[in-house]
This record gives sequence, structure tokens and C-alpha cells, in this order.
Amino acid sequence: MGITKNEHFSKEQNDLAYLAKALGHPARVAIIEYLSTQANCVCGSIVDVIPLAQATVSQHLKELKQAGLILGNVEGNSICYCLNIETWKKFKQMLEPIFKLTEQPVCC
Amino acid sequence: MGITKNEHFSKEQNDLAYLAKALGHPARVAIIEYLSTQANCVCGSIVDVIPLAQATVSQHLKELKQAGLILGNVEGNSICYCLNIETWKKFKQMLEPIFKLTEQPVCC
DNA sequence: ATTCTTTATCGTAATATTGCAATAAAGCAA
DNA sequence: TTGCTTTATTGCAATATTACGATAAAGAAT
Repeated sequence: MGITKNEHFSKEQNDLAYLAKALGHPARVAIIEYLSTQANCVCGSIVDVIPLAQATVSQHLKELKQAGLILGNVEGNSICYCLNIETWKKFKQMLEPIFKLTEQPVCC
Repeated sequence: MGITKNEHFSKEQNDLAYLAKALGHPARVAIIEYLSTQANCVCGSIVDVIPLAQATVSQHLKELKQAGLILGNVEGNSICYCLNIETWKKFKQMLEPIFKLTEQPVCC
């Protein structure tokens, strides 16, 4: 059907899935990686860095913003984007219990 | 178009996106969390734990297997699933550079 | 005022995803 | 063998996603 049955799952499960889904496209990974390598917020260069049409990049930025993974501030003519650290902290916390298991010996 | 233009992005970016996408559904998050709370591999109870039809659960398990996030071994009548620790290690390593940034003060 | 730059939105087409009923396949139980 | 249990696969319908051209909106530059 294409529609996800969120209602059967916990808020935490839906939240983690939503963040993971937002990161689940190479263009959005590229945007996040680009932002993470810049010391400050990035104004107006994302469209030049991502090899997709401007409309498509804008759409991906919108999704990342909706998921809370990035922030966008209007700065005169252009828009400055940066990582939303608070959301990334939550993302990290949600994955940590599973990542912890990778430090232990394999069970089977 | 629904089709993703992978070829414009690096293998690393595509790999990370693929893992994130595999986790980008609450049912798949629920499956992973269930497996992560069991001490050993889980044989035949996943269908009872996930509130979706058997065919749908099977489909989600297939996607997780394809992404390498879980392993499935035939055990007589049923199939035993467990987390694929090696892939989770890679997943962790790929996210670590971004997660590291959450430990620093916000830039702007 | 007009033009340029930058980003968002709309409309559309192609493809992917989600979900389930029905059915198949493969082993166990009687 | 016959039936039961468990999981996979097929086929289908409904919805979501991806991508882009065209256009709008808003400020900057001339």
C-alpha cells in the first residue's frame, strides 16, 4: 500500500525510524557529511555540491529539516544550513543500545 | 521518478544511506530492538511480536537481511534470526564522525 | 524600476514501498 | 501418507518517493 502502519509501534520506534529514513538517501547523506565537515553553518553552496537539480536538492533539504536533522536560517538573500546538534544527540542515544552490542563477542 | 541516482555519490555515501534506509521503518526498528534484547538468536517468534501480517513481516526481514543488518539460519522447521554484528560495527563507524560533533558546543 | 541570484513550490512522470491474501515450499508430527 | 507449522513468494492495490522543468517569491545589485 505504500502507507506505513505507525500506530502499531511505539513513539520511540517511530522516531528512530523517521530519523533513519531521513538519512536513507545518498544525497541526504552527502548533505549531512558536507555540513559536518564545515566549521560553521553553510550559506548557499549546498546546491553546487550535490549533483542533482536545484529543485531536487531543495526537496532533500526540506526532508532533513522536517526530521530535525538540520536547521536553516534565512540570511539576507540566501539560507544558512547547519546540523541540528540536539536531534543528532537523540539519534545517537537511540542507536547506542544496539551499537553497544558490537563491543561484545558474537553470540551465535 | 522514485529511482535514486546512486551513481553520483560515493560508495560510502550509498552504503550508509542503504543501512539507514533499511532501518527507516518502525517495524524494522522493532525487529532490531527485539533481537537486541534477546541474549541469543531468536527462532520463530518474530512474527508473533510484530503486529503485521506474516507476509509483511517476512518482507521486512528480507530487507534487513539484504542490508546485512541481520542473519537468518534455517533450524529445522523454523529460521533463527540474530543481529549481524559486523554490519552494525560498520554502521557505527560510519556514523561516528557525525556523532562526535554532538560532544562539542554548537557553532551557530 | 529592472534585473540577477537564491531558494521554495507546483505539477507531473516514473519508480519504489508497504501491506495483505493466497499460495507454495519444506520440515515436523501423527 | 496426511496433515500441521513455519517461512517465502507471488500478485495486486494503494500510497510514497524521487527527480526535474517551470514558475514563484524575496532580497541584492545595478
